[in-house]
Amino acid sequence: MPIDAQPSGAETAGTKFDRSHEVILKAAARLFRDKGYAASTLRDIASAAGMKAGSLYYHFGSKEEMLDAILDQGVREIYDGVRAVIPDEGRGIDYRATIASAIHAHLTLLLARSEFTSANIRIFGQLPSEIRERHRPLRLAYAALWETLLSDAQRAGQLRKDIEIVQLRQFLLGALNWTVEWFDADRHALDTVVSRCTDLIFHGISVDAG
Amino acid sequence: MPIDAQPSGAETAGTKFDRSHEVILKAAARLFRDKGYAASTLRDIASAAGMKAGSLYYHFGSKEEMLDAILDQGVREIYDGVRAVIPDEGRGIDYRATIASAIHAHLTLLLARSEFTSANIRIFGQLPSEIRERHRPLRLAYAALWETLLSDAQRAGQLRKDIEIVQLRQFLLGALNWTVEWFDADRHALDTVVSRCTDLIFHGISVDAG
DNA sequence: GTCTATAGTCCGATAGAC
DNA sequence: GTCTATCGGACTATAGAC
Repeated sequence: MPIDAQPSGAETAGTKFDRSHEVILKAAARLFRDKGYAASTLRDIASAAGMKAGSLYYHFGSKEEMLDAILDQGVREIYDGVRAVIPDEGRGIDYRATIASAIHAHLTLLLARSEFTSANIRIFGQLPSEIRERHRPLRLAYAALWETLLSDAQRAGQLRKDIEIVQLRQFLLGALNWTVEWFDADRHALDTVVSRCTDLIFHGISVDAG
Repeated sequence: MPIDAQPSGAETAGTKFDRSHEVILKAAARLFRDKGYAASTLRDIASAAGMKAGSLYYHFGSKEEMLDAILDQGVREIYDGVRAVIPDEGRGIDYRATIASAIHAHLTLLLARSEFTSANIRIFGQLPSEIRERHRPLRLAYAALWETLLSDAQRAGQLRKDIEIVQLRQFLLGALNWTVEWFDADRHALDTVVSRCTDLIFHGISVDAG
């Protein structure tokens, strides 16, 4: 099931509508991520996008419609980003290198490349359950992508065999996701954080682990 | 600097004021944790506490005052819980066992024992910065508790020497904190989650790590 | 496409009865 | 101590000028 998304880097088409649409959505995503959905007002969003609140309704039917678009794009971008580093089925895949690349992709999207992904991961758990329900299938697809990778690696003998995959995926993605709570691009180098997290996930903190 | 807190389990004194005070605070903490601070209304809180919104003001001066009390107690409980498992200075401390106990204490408070701790950890990052500032010192004290434990363990040779302590504390607590996003007491056994997390933190996922 | 103006709702908070 | 009633303000959303 391929999930295609507009990459965040690509500038959208030149029409004024498309440009405003993107500016609004990015402003909303940053506010939702930093203050939460309920605490972000349409006046805040409009102000950050350089317009007045009423004008937003030319582009979106409601605040919740913006949220849906942001949540959706957030998962699609990280799904596509991680999927791109996983080689097609085949013998001789270096699963540990692939997992390291997947960690790199996940953290890069989350911490640097996509305000949609970071907004999604940060606010999802506190949204009303009707909204969460709508977006669960897409999030499960992303979880399944990781679980397939991890269980393939395990079957190939490149991962400990005594770890249950679901719990491993929860732990691993959780350890990565929390970085968004403290990472500050002005104070931390992304690559350093990525390599240290990868090291800790693979080898742990114990002396006899290295 | 000892931080003493009312243990969550202990039933508070018998006066009606104290009982209502506690019921309100627990109801508010659960709502803040589940829906966020801004999305939780005083009417919600009152209803969950079995009263009407106006009555809350007999016990608290404002919604923000409730939040302050919840955040404060949330850190104090987990601080005291973790501190209690750390032995006093002395030679021959088994730091790995102590770290395992600290992980157990942290997860137990977060996932089962304290709605104040879980509320704090879940909502803190999205609160207005003036509020976050007020509570930073207490949170830094908790971080310092862990950093002392980890660097003592490292100096005693019971932890990898090539890991920087601040980053290690961030990674370790982050990996633990994210469990609050998916843990469900009806579907998971706490002790199983604790031991699997502890295992992954110590040994990592790599085959050559065990 | 974006503006101003405002309708309608719900919020945090207050006042006074009981 | 908790209630009912309500104020003033801020919110989402709409309508119509430009």
